[in-house]
Amino acid sequence: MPKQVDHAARRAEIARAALRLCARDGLAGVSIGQVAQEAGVSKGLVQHYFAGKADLLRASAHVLREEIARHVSEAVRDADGPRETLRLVLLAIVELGAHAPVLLLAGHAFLARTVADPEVRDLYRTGGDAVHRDIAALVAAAGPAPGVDPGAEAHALLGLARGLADGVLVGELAVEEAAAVLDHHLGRIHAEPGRAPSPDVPA
Amino acid sequence: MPKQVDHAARRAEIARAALRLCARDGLAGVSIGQVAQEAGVSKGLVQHYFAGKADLLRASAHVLREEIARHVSEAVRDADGPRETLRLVLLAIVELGAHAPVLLLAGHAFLARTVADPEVRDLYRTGGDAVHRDIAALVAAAGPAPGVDPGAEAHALLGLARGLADGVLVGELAVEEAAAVLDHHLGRIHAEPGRAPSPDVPA
DNA sequence: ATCTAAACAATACGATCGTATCGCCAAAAA
DNA sequence: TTTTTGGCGATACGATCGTATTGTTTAGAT
Repeated sequence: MPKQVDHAARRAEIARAALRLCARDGLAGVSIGQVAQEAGVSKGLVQHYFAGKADLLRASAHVLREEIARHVSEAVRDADGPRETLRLVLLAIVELGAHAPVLLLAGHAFLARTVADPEVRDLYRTGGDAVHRDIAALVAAAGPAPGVDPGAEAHALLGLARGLADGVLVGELAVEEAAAVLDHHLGRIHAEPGRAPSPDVPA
Repeated sequence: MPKQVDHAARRAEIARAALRLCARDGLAGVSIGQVAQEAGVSKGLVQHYFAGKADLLRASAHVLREEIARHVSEAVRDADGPRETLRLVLLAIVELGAHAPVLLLAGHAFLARTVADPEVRDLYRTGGDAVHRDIAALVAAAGPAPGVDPGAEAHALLGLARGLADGVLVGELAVEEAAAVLDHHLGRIHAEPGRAPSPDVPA
């Protein structure tokens, strides 16, 4: 066999270049030639690693998903309780607007394809629903105040985080202000401000 | 003088076709030929009404702004008090995800250009800040509960509405669920649930 | 009725698009 | 050392891109 290269790593590298482009100009802005130039490789090489533009976009969508998941995972690595975990997850989403706008914008680009492409929609819905379940579980585990429905509250928190991320991205507010808004909201849904009441329901 | 046509109306009509395309494929997906086909006119006509692609996109951005403003204005037309006005404004934003996904997605597409294009950024920031001020004023006029900062709460409400709109668009939740989440949150920031306390500060 | 200028269609141009195909090179198997 | 084969670059193709330049129609002023 001839020389061997880490196939998956090269694909991911090229896909990341594609994400950078689609964050700028949308999915239609991802052209093979531009991706090759952005990744610093030849046009033929992109063809060698991807069967076509559709394959490139599909791979890019999965890489995007992994990058965001990694970003969030790293943020909650040192969290000890459900309350802090919940806070760090939401904060990580908000911080995408400041520290990783490419991921946020590329996500928006793929969101557009959601309305027509069932595959992208499934990817989006599956990921979104999983995040929603996790957040709802964290809300329940964090000891919610009476009258708080974890499912509905998870929708509110997730929506709030996503909306704040956009606000941070355009510079409407700073990350610190967004964090304060987030903390203020979290403070309202938790039982007592300083204590973790509900001993059951793990994160 | 030869035959006269409503220049602005034709431009707006073509721009709306462009918005439909850029909601699907992003700003790079807006080509003169495709716009002509989408609008049902000849390619030369698009050239006649727009100096170039940049002019088309600029006009489309302004039309988008007007469309959203019109959507919101119609929603609050029959509102009587600041509380109902505030609720209808936020609900109108959320409903974009269900009733006018094109406006929402096209907005996301232009949001991407915000990071590089100062003109688009100014347009976005100006509009966003105006909405924020209006919402903050509505919060203040609606009689906020003690400890509620209208400015911060406006950021929270606007972020929540935008995030929920995305959630509704992808089908994570229905408009009714989003409306319930919104009402639940509004109920928390208002003083007494049924009364409009603060008599000053107009909307 | 004629003229004029705007509305509109059609074509042409080079550049870039996506895809297919070819050829070279290097490294591992023989 | 020879052979093999995947990594990789280069080129070619028709289609479409944005733009420029034409030409044709038509309504209103003269």
